[in-house]
Amino acid sequence: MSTEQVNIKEVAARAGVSPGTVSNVLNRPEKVAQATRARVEAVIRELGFVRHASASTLRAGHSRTVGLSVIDIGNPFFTDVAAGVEDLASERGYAVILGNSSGSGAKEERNLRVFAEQRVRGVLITPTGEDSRPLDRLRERGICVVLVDHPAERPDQCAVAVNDVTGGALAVAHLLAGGATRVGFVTGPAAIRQCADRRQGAERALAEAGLDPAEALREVPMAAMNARAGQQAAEQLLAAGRLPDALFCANDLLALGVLRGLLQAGVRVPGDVALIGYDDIDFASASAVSLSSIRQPTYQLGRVAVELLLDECDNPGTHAHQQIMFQPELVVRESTRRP
Amino acid sequence: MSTEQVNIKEVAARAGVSPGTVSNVLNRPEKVAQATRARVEAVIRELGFVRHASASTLRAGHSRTVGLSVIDIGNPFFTDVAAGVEDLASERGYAVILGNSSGSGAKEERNLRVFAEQRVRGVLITPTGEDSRPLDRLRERGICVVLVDHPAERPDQCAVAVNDVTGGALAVAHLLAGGATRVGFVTGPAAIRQCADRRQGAERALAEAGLDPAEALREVPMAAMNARAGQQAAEQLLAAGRLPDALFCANDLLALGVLRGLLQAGVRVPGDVALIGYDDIDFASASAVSLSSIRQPTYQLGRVAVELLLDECDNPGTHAHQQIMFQPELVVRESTRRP
DNA sequence: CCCCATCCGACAAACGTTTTAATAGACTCG
DNA sequence: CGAGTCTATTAAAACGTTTGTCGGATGGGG
Repeated sequence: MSTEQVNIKEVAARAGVSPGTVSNVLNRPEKVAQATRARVEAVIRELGFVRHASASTLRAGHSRTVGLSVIDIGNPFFTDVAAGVEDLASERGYAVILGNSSGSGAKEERNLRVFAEQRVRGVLITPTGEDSRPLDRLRERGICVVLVDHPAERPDQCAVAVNDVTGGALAVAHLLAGGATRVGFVTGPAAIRQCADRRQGAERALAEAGLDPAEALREVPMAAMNARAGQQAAEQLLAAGRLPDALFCANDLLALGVLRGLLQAGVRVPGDVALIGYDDIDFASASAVSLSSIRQPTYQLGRVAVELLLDECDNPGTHAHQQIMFQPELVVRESTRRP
Repeated sequence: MSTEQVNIKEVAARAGVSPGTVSNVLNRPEKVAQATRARVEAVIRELGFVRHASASTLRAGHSRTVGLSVIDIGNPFFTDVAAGVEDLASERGYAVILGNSSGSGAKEERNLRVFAEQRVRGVLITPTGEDSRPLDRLRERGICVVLVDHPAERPDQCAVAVNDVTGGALAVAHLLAGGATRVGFVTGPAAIRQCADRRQGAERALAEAGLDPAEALREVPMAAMNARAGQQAAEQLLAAGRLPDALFCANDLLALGVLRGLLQAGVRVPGDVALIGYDDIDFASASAVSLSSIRQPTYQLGRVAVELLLDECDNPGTHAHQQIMFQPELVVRESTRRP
């Protein structure tokens, strides 16, 4: 392993300037004379010099990386968010360190620890909601944090989110408009804010329709929020006897699983049960019975989050914390279309 | 921003030892006496010390990060691979820097540059195939590279892949067994090796069935490999007149798009056209007509790749380069089930 | 009681960059 | 022609770790 990495000193020697000047060429090119700059740049190319990010971070005190911790990278919703994050970060010259918490507070804490060690410039996180202290500690260390798909808990922080209460209400109001009176809510862990908010929206819609949420809404909580869990939920519902008129699933993966489970059991959708999901992932429109859903601006969510984060990092003086709340949108497809 | 980061020196002072000892507690705990270690660890917790990864990397000459560059993070295939990578890397104490090349050689090169700057321990990459020189340069710098979902090009490198020729042959042999004689191949850019190999497998299957690939196989190349491109492919096929008996799509996203396009136009699947995809993503079984596909051990692919990479990094002496080739598996569902 | 072996821990020198203050020229303008 | 003002560059001091070497203490055996 003859790893003879070229460093700034060699470049400087070869170009006949001081290391400081090379650094200036790299970081504030406008500070250095045209001719010198050209010469240094030529040497950089010739020697194949690549700046040592760690040395740079160590000295400058901040890195060109951001940490991203999501709840489930297997969920297309988060994948889209991640794509938005990656795109903008990369445009701005930042690298993204990815952490998948799988909804576990412990894994989330591990991710945050890694981010802290790496001295990331900032952190984007969809919190699991289990324990907010590790996140507070991070902020105490002076690391900017932007909450993603999660409203701010305090005014001194940035957050981008989509109104999940509205979304839940949209979904259930739509089911009620289709004639449903008893609605099942297939959801994930109650600690996950998205689930709680969507439920709240569902209850609001029921109340507005003059129904008692305690009676008209039946919750089916699952440990995970993927298609497998959805299929299990369908089995539970079937085993429990009479089905609700309609099912609202806290995300599309659950809904697709539920759909599969119901169809396999010979239940007609939407004939016997209307079904609506959440997130409007790409696959929602391609499923056996195309899935009604609630659409969110996912990719945008990721981009805007990075935008806010970098603004906060770069202009700590003038930065105004923002809580951006997008509005979700109902997408009607076959799974709720009553004949 | 009162960012008073605790460093190793403060910990040392507080614990009444030298900085070197604190470092030993962190990196080779067995070298330091039980009592001292306990004392230092207590102070670390008390002061909330977090090691500065950049300083560590700078001095030690290597980091605890790996770079991962994939072709399309929006594709569940790669998401699964990424999940496997992230899981094992995180178990081993490594952070993952994610780069999405979107199939573009230029973006791939940018990713590799970032990895080089970060002095990652190693790189996992599904190459776009456009230009292999940046990758070679990386290897010349002494950075380990493991190819993911791509066979090794030379014996002195590690690679994990799934046999795409076999997969292509499996798919087309299955279509032929169902009675097809003219097969359409909806695919992505020819530079992408997966596409080329799957095509080769398709031709082999045709030849083995006594058909002339030049006549029996019609290629529909698309610029992207997502559902949108698939739908466009369907439109092209419909506009071009008589449809093939069967369609083989180079991945499931294309297949789902094609399926949607065909169904919207009133074409029956599998009645009029049989359809098979590739990757067996979760959603393949949930689509309007459940999708036959070729299954690959995706999550495993990611884990094994990290395993090989870290072995190569940690034991440069004894490490034996391996080219691991998994075998794909045919999954038959409705979309190829002829009455 | 002394010597030797063993084990801990301290010391100090890097690692490659950024950045501040200082310097040397070049130019302007009276 | 000289004082003053820029501008372009340099020198040197950090940043927080790791690591090889070395000294000192401890304990056991002769």
